[in-house]
Amino acid sequence: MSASVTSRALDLLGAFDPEHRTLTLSALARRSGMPLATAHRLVGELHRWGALARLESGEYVIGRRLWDLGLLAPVQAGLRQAASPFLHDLYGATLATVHLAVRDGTEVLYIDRLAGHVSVPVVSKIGSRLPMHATGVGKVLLAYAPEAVRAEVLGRLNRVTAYTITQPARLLEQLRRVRAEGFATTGEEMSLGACSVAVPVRGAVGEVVAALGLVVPDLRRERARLVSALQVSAQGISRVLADPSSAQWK
Amino acid sequence: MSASVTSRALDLLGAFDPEHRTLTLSALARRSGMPLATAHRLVGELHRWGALARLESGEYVIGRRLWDLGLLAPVQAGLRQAASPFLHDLYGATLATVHLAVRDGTEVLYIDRLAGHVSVPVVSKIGSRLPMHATGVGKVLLAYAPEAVRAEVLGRLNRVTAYTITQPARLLEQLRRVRAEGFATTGEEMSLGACSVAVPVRGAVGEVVAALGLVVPDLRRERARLVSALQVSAQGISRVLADPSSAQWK
DNA sequence: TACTTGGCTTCCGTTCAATGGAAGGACGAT
DNA sequence: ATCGTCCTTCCATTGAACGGAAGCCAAGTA
Repeated sequence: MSASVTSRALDLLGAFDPEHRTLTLSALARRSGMPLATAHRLVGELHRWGALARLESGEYVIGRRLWDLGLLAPVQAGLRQAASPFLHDLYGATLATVHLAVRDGTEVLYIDRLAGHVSVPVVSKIGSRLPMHATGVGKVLLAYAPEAVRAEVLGRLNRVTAYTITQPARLLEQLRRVRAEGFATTGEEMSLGACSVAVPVRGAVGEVVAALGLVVPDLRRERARLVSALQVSAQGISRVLADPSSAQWK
Repeated sequence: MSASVTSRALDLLGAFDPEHRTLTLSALARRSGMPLATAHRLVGELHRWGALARLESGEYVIGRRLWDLGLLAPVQAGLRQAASPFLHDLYGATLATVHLAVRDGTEVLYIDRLAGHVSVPVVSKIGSRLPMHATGVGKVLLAYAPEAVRAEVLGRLNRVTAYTITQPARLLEQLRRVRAEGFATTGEEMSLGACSVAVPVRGAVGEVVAALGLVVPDLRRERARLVSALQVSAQGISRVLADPSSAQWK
């Protein structure tokens, strides 16, 4: 068997991931399972085009041209743009790490993030995917997800920390409360020392399109204030989503 | 002549640009100059891999997988990360649109941007390139650019608005002042109704690695305050760049 | 100095996958 | 009913991708 030329080139690109942002030619060949000579030629083409760049060390990295292209992807472009000012407001009001996330299959995809100087240990990065059952935004998205998705997630509740919820019944109960109260919380379920609150963001017809969350070291004191700040922002975003022109006059 | 398969696939991707974020199959074929049948097959592969996505309308757009990849590009990743909190601070302190930009050849490349609710007409977007002589960040970067770059830019001072500086001598004089005073300003030179201030961001050994700028409707009143806010932030970023560990304890 | 190891680059004859013209289908407008 | 536009599939031809082999360079080792 021998895949098509194009898919081979793409496989080379696919060899890059957050843990491998720089790769040598031989590593690329190895990771994508093709002879060195072949990889050499393909990488050469990718490099010439600007999809890959080469460091002084000789290692390859994703090039600026792919960065440009990536920015054109409609990964909730409208949502990100509408939400951007509200994220800043939230940060200003809380000085906590702010997250905007959507559901991607059975995981949470972080599409924007805003962290301050003093940040809690947070795993998320823009573009990263985390499990739904261990994050605040994840619980919100799960609470409003189609039944099939919920079933699948409940089937595999992997333990992340000692506090991660791994019993389907307990999670279901929490999801019910999320729908009733309009917000979700976590307490060190994803990483120790980090708690979170999150609320749903609704689209033009009331459907949940995203989740907005805050990560703080401790939740006990300020929960009410944080939830209310979140809800104000989420409503603001919804309003802009429903009527983009209203974004101008605040 | 007939280019290599890989480069054809890349040409298809290259058909997307900020003005053409969605394209039909035939448009793709047309824009990249290849027979429809060929485009069809290649697009199919790109789509299967996730480089392209298809809207309900049948049009193609850059896919989420390329978005992921693009985020891995080391486009000043360190710089963006170091600067992020300071950009938020600046926004909080000024409520103006905040820009972080680097020089890309003879143009300004905006690598981060932060806009508020009430925004001035601003052309920039993350990933967009603008002329150096008509923007605040551009003037700063130009003032500290190698002589060869400056010469080339001065050779082509295209008019953008009625206020754009098109006389080399006047621009040179301004650049001298930028170096002397440590900041640059513009007044409706890129778009009417928008003025800007910008300062250099220095790296570990004092070299200028980026520019930090603000866009506001009017400069007269607040210039001093804005410049000082910018300089504080720029120094903060420099400190983090020189010693990344210091980012933690503010 | 000689030898080894690991990565990078170039060459080139074979072969197999990419090519693209043609034909057909779906949709909408006139 | 006819045209225009776009999408999809087919398949015989052919020229471009393939990858083994050989050579290069630099760093480490004896």
